[in-house]
Amino acid sequence: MTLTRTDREILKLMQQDATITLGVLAERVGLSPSSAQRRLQKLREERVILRDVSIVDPRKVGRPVSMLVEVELERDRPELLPPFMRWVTETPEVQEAWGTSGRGDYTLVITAQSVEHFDALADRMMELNRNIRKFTTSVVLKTLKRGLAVPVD
Amino acid sequence: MTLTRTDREILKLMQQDATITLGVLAERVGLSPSSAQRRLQKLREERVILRDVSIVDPRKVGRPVSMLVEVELERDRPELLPPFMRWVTETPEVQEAWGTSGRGDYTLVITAQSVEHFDALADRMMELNRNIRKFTTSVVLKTLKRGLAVPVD
DNA sequence: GTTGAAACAGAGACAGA
DNA sequence: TCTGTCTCTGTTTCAAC
Repeated sequence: MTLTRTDREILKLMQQDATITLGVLAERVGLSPSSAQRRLQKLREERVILRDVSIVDPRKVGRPVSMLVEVELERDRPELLPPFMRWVTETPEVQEAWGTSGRGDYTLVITAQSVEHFDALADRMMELNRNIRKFTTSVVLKTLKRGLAVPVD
Repeated sequence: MTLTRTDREILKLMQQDATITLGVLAERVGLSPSSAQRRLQKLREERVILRDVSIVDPRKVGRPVSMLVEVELERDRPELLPPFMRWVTETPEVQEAWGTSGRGDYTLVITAQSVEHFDALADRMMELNRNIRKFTTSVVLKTLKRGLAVPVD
């Protein structure tokens, strides 16, 4: 799908605030409301917009602790990789996970109620995934920025 | 603000799909539509829900490259810390940033059009922030999971 | 918690550039 | 094909009860 300048403006606005009305959105990008709506629909159909979600403040729901975890897996046990990926996907405390080059094989962002809860989660992780050679955790002291917004220029 | 079981159910659903109608939301949590609406409004007023956003697929807008960057700052130049934080906040390619204990002082998630674009961004980062002692970058090979959803149980 | 009125969203049909 | 207008139904929003 080829994105027009207008599509990109729509994406920019919707990444800032998805509760914006079609009328306001249309006005800001110089379209009629129905055209803006059709563009939006197309962007969703084509999976440029994957979904719309509410962003919840972790501190307000009892999860003030974040951890960054670098996991190093045993490379000679490839049959244990899919279970590890499934564990990552299915564990809601794992907010984000990337497989990377460099030191650690995988980096996880984890949200927890406390360091004790995190510790229990890390224990479960080690038990359920016997291919974890080691992992290093960094405690998040300050969250400077959090978001999934992508520049669209 | 004290969260009821119903509030938590609302948060769970809204984190999955914020385009859900009030009628459906109300039905799922066992409320009338107008009550569900007032709950939602309260959750937004109290900043439990920070905002609602569209999630855009980076690959569909020409940003297939992600990097994790660990930055180590000179500790004896505290006057350069606020400018660094401002740079992080104002640079849209930096999607997320945490100040951490452990090896690196700061960890950044960066989205880029290509490794060359990332390289140029890293150069600008070094030029604009003379307190960066060193940084290590990990190329993201696989994105297993991406999201900001918080478990609310 | 319910009702009701006005604004808004979503989807379809239609005509014009 | 993309845009704007029109139209209809269902939804949201907010005030009043």
